[in-house]
Amino acid sequence: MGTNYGSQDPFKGPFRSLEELADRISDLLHCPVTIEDSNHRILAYSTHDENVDPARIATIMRRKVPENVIKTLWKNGVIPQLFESEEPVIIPAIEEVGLGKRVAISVRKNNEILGFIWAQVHWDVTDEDLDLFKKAAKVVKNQMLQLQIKKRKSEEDHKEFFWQLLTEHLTDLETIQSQARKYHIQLEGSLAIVVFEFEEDIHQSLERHIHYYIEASRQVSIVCSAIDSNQLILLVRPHSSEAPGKEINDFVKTFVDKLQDRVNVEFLKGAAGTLYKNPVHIQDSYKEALHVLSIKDRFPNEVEGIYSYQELGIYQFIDFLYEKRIRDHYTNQYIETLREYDQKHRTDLLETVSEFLRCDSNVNEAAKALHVHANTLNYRLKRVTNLTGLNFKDPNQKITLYLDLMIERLKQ
Amino acid sequence: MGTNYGSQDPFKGPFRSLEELADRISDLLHCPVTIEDSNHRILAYSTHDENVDPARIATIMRRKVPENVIKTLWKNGVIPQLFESEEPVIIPAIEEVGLGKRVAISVRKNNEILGFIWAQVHWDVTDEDLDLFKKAAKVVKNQMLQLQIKKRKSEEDHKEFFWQLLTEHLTDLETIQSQARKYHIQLEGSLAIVVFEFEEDIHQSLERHIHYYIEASRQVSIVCSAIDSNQLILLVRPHSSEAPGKEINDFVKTFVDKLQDRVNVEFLKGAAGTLYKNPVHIQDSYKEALHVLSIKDRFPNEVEGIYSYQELGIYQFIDFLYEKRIRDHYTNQYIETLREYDQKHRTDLLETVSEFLRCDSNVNEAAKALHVHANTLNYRLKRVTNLTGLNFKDPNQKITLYLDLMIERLKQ
DNA sequence: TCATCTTTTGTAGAAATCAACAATGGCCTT
DNA sequence: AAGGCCATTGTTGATTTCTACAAAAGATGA
Repeated sequence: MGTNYGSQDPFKGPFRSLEELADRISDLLHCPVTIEDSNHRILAYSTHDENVDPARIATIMRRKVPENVIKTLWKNGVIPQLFESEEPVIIPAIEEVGLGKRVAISVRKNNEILGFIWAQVHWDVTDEDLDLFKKAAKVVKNQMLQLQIKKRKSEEDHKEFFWQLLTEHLTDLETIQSQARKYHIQLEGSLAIVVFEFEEDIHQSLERHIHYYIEASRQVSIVCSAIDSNQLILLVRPHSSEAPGKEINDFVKTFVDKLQDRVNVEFLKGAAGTLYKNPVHIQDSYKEALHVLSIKDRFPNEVEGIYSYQELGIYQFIDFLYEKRIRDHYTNQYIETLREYDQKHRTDLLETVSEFLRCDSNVNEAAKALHVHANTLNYRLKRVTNLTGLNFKDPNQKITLYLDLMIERLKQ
Repeated sequence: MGTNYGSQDPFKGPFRSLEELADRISDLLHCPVTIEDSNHRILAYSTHDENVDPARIATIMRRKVPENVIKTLWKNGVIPQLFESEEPVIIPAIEEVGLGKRVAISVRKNNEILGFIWAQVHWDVTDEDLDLFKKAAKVVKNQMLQLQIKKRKSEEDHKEFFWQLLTEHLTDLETIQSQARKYHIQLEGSLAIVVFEFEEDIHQSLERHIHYYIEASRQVSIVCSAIDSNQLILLVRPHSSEAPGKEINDFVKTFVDKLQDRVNVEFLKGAAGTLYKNPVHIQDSYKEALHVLSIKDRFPNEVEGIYSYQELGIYQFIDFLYEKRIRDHYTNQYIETLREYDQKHRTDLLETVSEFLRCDSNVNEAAKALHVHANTLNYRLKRVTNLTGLNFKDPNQKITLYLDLMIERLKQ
């Protein structure tokens, strides 16, 4: 579509309300428009009602942009962009959250964000459209200042702040601390992110249930929480100061166990990132928790019973090493030698060594696992030492071999 | 300098010899010029004798470009560039090898390299200079074809081929194999690079001495060798097929020991890369050997008695992990918890755990190293388990802790 | 200052691990 | 078919490691 709007001021006032202004913008652009405050509460929306998308409907019904839409817009960087610049931003459709194509612009007085204008568009936006949008922002600014619409400092709105902490958009400690004060969120001390992943999307009632349960169990306290489709994301603080890391792990462990019993929720996965003292690193903790979940997908047996990044052990970095080995064209000579020997003599030295190392160099345990006599295992190990020069008393060598054996398994 | 050469052909022949042609080019460019064949032997050089640099003098005296100059030009990619394109290349001065600023161009018939023209310049080269250079290349080509100057297939020249293998310029197996056939170099089977680093630059006599010694010892055979200032670089093939990796290690070990005794060479360092079957990976083996040497510089005590990449163990990748940990802002909770406890209670749990792991989880050994009773150590370990939840029977956890402790040491 | 907690060291019996040797059976070579 | 080599298992006794308990020294806090 797009229109040539002529040269005289299209926004001749006066307007008695924001609604009137919204309608005017809508008329000029031929599309639905909403005006929101800085917390994404609706201040006004146009009566234009053609082709409205689900996101718009939901927004108007609740008088606030739905949580998941806000989250998505934070995640893909739209909102940060709006915060940073006063230029209009064109947003492609995001089907997952029922959002059609949009143009948005921030309304600001100096550097303070007063709110946003959103337009649902379905054509290729022209420079003239954008120009009109910028003019609209100015008029809306004046109107908002006149009507004394202040940024509402609602405590409920701290969820958005939480998403900023989780995604990579808040990296300045000062800003984080001042924001935290504003929302009365206590970010001092050690905090960690915990993510619970359910099989299906989480509904409010379940979330409230879980909150209640956790607070009652008194293992940790919840600082913030958010929902990302089927994941419940919690920022938690350990209670005791003696062994805070352990406490978080235990919390996730017992929670998963209990909930699977109680509420008959199956396939619940839980994961905790590490504790960080600096709130800047909450995003790192979040990434770690998600990494645990992805490892739990790929190695369900190996990390059974592990609920934190801490406990992941080598799974924290095995992918990383794997890639280095590939890039360097590295071959572990010990493994190569043993593999050749095995093939030639129809033996199982490689598997033997592998199991032995997995059993923490415990001969008896490994022998049992391999269904052979302990002496057999000792014999084989001596053989390996003679063949390769490997020293089973040297942790350096053992560790390297252990990791390379694991990487070998990844290659398949 | 730079000159406007007018429009008519500056290379009006005929020339009776390449020398005459070299002088003509030199006159036109006002600088010394050499014409070389594809093996960097001098075919002709101009009599222009102002401001000649040491590299030019050495080249003319030997009638061949010095080995170390060729090596450097391979290493920094100049020669590959000449091989790849028929455009002139401007080479900044390389002081280490006494080479002043140069312009060079390949002389080629179709895609075969016949030779090169080199000019030692001392001004900012203009496009006109380069154009003249390209014209010169054509004339030289014709002259070389007339004089039937063929590429000399000397067996001595295989050193340059070796440098190509070591640096990253030969990545195609086909090419490598055909080149190897040309120089009668046997690249089949497993090969590894061994580097010996002396305190001072190596001279021919020492190199010959070493060659003789190695061949006499019959542990490995030398396929190629080269010298890089104080490093002797060998491409070696193990003799036996039983434990080839071990053989190479033993070879380096005994060689370093013996030579330090015999020839009174102190501070000799030796290092072997891993064995590769594909000659494409000789460069990887070279990089590995150099990595061993650099680790020997940084951790002389820790890798005392280690002479191969294979045996380096975790030192193969500890730097790599270190960087990941920094980038992720990772803190190992176990270490953090123990450090805090140590500070509060004036204990040594962290150092205890560290030593215990270094001793391959052997209580008695670690107790001795720490000068405490074995029971004390057991007590402390139990304490650690209670505090952190760490399980000393789980290799995953132990390995991660071991590596993180090492990274912790690197941080200082 | 006393009571309490933590840490270290010692002792001793139980449990395990290790090292050496012998016996057996399989496979390969001659 | 015999001899040699290799791999496995069993036996035995020495050695070490683990565990529990006790005593003592040091630190901590009311």
